[in-house]
Amino acid sequence: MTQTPPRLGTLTPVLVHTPAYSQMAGALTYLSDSPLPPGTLVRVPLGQRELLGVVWDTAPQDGATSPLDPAKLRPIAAALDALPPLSANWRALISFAASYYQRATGEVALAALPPQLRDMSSVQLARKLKKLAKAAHVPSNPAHRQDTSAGLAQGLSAAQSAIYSIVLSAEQTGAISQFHQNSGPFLLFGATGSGKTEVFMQCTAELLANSPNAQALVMVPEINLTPQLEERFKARFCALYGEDTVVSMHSGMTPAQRLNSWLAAHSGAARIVLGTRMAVFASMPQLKLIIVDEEHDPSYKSNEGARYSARDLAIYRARLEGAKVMLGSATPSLESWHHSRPAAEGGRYMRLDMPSRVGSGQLPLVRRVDMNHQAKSCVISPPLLAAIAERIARGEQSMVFLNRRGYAPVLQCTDCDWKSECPNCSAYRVFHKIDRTLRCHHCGFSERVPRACPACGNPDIAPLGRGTERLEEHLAELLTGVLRPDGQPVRIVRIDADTTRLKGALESQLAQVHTGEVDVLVGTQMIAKGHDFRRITLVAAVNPDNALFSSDFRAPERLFSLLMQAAGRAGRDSAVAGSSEMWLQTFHPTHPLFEALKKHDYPAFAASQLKERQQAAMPPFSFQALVRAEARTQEIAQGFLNLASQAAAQQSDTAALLAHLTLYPAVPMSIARIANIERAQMLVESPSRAALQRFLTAWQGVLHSTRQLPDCKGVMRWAIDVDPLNI
DNA sequence: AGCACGCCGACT
DNA sequence: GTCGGCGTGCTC
Repeated sequence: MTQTPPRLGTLTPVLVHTPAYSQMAGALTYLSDSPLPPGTLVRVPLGQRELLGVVWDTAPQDGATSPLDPAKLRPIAAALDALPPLSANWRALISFAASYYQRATGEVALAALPPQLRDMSSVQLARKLKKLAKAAHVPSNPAHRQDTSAGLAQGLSAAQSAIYSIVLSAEQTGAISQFHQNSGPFLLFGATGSGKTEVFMQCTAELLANSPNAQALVMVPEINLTPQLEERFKARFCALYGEDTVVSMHSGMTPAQRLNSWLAAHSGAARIVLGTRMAVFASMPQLKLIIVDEEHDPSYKSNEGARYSARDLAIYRARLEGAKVMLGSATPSLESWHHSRPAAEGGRYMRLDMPSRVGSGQLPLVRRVDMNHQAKSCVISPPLLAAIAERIARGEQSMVFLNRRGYAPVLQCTDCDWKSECPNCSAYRVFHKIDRTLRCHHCGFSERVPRACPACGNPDIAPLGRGTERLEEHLAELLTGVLRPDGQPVRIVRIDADTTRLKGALESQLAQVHTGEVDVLVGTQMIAKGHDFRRITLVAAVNPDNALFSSDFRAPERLFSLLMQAAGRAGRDSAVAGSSEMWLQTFHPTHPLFEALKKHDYPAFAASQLKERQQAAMPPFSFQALVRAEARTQEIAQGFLNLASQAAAQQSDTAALLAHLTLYPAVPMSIARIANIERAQMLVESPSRAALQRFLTAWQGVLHSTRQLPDCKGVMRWAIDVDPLNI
């Protein structure tokens, strides 16, 4: 059949969600009638389907003729041009993240957009935008407000008072003025309770008041921490600047909410974006300030897809955007701490110190109980128990912390060798007494507890070790008869992933603690983070020793941080701070980690850790990447990695870099099998970040071709993790 | 990544 | 006789 001669449209590079290892790692080329600016969202046909794409920057043409047949190019189906294009800075961030973390640019770009956008036509989107514009014009912007609400008519003076009416400590004032006088990046090193959040809000307030369009991005590590932060920021800023000034971005939101937040940020209507690690990719055309709260928290590192560090990307993004960036922590990551050494020694971050708690609050007294001198199977030592009972009698609260949920981590036959191993994983199933199940925390496999030992029939199978469930039960026994000041029996509540599974459960349980209904709070690390308890005067870590001699070189850092944070839950109200205590039950009371903790001396701890890291040439004095492979057997998974390692020596582009790198042999991962899939990993290490980067980029191809080898047929998946946290 | 095509087991 | 398993292969 005859038709009009093919119109030659503009060649337009478009990113779609395709993986790095298909032959389409880069942008695909489409035709468009009129040239579309980079950053425009489009819908493009790919095979049988039509999907969301982003117009990308035209690659610099090298002399090599493109193998693409121009006749086969397909036209762009539609441009979602009701939306302003994504900025050059945003595109640069995506490109950097993709190349640094060894993923396809399209994968990173599309994952950074709200999921709902993927299945919206340009008409639907335009309709949505029109609706939002209409809603925005009616009430929210206070400048146009016709109503008579008190306080809003004052305009800028209200903004000014929001900045200056709050009484700040000298340390807070000092940190803020340093922040204003310098360009950063900043590391706000502030003790728990020193008022870091207030500093963040002051810096944000100043920015919003002085730059009428500027936007700020505030990140927190966990979804759990967003509601209370959102509340504080909304209370401070929404009355001044309107309801949609503050938006949130995290994976707990519905697709529609996420889209709304994203659009508000992209349009500039939202001045403040609060969110978890994903928020680092938010489109914010006027981004001028990035805050990373609790920057040491491992949750900033993604565990799936592109394994990016939102904290590290925040630093990179700030430089791109010409924005200021402030990391905050009471126990910074050793990486950030090292960066904040004096500039004369090569430090790149400016450290802002806030060592004291606000008000007359002091940090809790740290007390160690030497468990070598306690009865053999003692869980709560008598002096700790007495201290808790004393608190109850005084109407104060205690928090007992154990980083292991369930009743007991293992169930064991008293006769034979049987233990409650998971049939699908190389791990034990945890005994949950509450529903009498054995549950695998790795694959989710769950089963009723057998009546008798499945191996020998012995009816006597006993729990080994303890989790929060058992601790709660044990405490209830130990504390029977202890009465509150009102004569009521003691009330204990447990907070962990099991008790907070239902929506709103965490909030209601925390509310119980806040209203004083609860005397003793038992829980996992969930309760150690960020929550602002006012009446807790005793925090106890029942069994912190596990992490002390772990094979993971970051375990001490994590333990110190966790205990320091837990200690920070005690005595947050200065009225009770004087009597607040942190108890540690340990078999190693003189361990340097505990010595440093007793003095609340993070710098000393960090110095000793950094010295060890330097001597062992570990991060931050070296750079690492991990290649992980999954297969039906360890042989296949490890074989693939080892073959790829050998191939690296053969291939000239990779071989040239090997002098600057160490490739270790493949080893099983610490939990070698999950859901019947064997997992192996290989560590790559280099003193030079650039050399590591160049090697990984070149090695990608080698890994792909190795995977095609007949011996590697059984390899199910593999992935590179740059700057891994768990080795 | 999706989604086709394609060639072998348990059901209406 | 069909429905459906997931093994290779392709998509600008």
